[in-house]
Amino acid sequence: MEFNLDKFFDDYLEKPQIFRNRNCLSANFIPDELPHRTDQIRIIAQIMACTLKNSIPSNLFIYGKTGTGKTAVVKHVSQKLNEKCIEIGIPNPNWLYINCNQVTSGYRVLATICNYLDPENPLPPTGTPRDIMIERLITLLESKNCLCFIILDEIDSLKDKESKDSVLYILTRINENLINSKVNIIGISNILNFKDDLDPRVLSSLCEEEMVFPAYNAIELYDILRSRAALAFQPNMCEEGSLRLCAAIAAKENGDARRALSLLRKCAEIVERMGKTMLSRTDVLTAQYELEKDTTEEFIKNLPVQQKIILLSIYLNQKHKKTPESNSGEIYTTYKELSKKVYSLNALTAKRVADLVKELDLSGVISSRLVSFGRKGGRTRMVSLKVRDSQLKSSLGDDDRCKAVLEYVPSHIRRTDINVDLEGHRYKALL
DNA sequence: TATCCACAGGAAATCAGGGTGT
DNA sequence: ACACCCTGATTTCCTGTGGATA
Repeated sequence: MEFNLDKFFDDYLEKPQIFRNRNCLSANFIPDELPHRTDQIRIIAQIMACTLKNSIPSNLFIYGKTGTGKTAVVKHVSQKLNEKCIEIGIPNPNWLYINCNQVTSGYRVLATICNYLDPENPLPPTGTPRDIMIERLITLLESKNCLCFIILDEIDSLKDKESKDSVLYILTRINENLINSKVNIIGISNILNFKDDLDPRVLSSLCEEEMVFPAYNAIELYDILRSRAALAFQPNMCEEGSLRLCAAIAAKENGDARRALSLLRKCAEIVERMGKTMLSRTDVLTAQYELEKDTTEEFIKNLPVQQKIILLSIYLNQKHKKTPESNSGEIYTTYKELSKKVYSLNALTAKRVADLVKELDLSGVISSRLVSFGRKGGRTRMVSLKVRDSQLKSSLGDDDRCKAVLEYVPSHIRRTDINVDLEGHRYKALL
């Protein structure tokens, strides 16, 4: 039977509604209430409050793992502060939010600030000498005649040490060149020991105030989910225990509220698709499975070609050696063969491949451990796959070139097979 | 106990590719 | 056309290392 789009939409409208406001479960939604963050809100408010009396607050540095509410709290306080400024009739400060995960170099951070202050004349994406840009930045800030808060989120993602040091040094010292305007830095880092590799000169001025956001526990996550569910869903849509299960799963995985919320959203989407009216514990488990599957498959599919070849090498080694682990040397040998013979690409160096293997490890597709076999085998990294064979095959199979070599036997493994065979043969002959 | 394997992993250099200004 | 600037990926060079073995 043919698919009837009209009927599909009619049915869709007939179906019981789950969502009242789907948006409330998205990662960048900032709710009015932030459960279990009252202390953090109070402390930040205390630091910022002097803005209301025209003084400049201290620079602030915030640490905490992903999904602990750092960004939400800062944005929440800044909104309220702006409202208050308008209420009492003083010029409200400029808030400039930069996510260093997207703006990854020191140059780009400075350029983004300039472009924010003067969107009419954007700076070129590259090419401007640093001193000219700093001069421009100072002139622009001075002409604005205001207090400017610069929030550097995920500051640990700035590319290299030089970027971190230079951009932070410039920004923390820029006030010395300003008369009418002032700049205030709020740094947000996912890594707790981010400070460790900063230049001491930057450190003293940047970290005037510091605070740490602890991870949420299961009970706190439950409260967060409950308050968001109340906003996002129609009343009485969640079976008792389903939210608790969501919270428990997310608590186990680092207490990440973002993760808990996306789990809940996925769950609701599944229930909606099935035309049900209740979120059950089973749906949560299905959602968790699908979420995990979706993200790894999507991740593998979007891998650059060199990383795909490396992953493929690990898979082929594991498959044909019939051992779950292979070492760096074996992986590199297979990799070289695949990239030359099969892909006709220039092979990367062993160092680069080792770095890419570590990246794959960080992303969770493979797991690896350092081992030493002493004088016989030296020190090496043992690598094994963390995704199921079938999943890997279906994700890599999307790429035609990968698909073609899924059954390929690397020649160094083939050779040892022959050797074993010959040995066995000779042994038989001797008998 | 010194040696040595097979790398690990950091730092600096290099290169290609994008840009500007003259 | 040319000098110069910035980025990001990669290479080159180097020192470091855990532990079985001579």
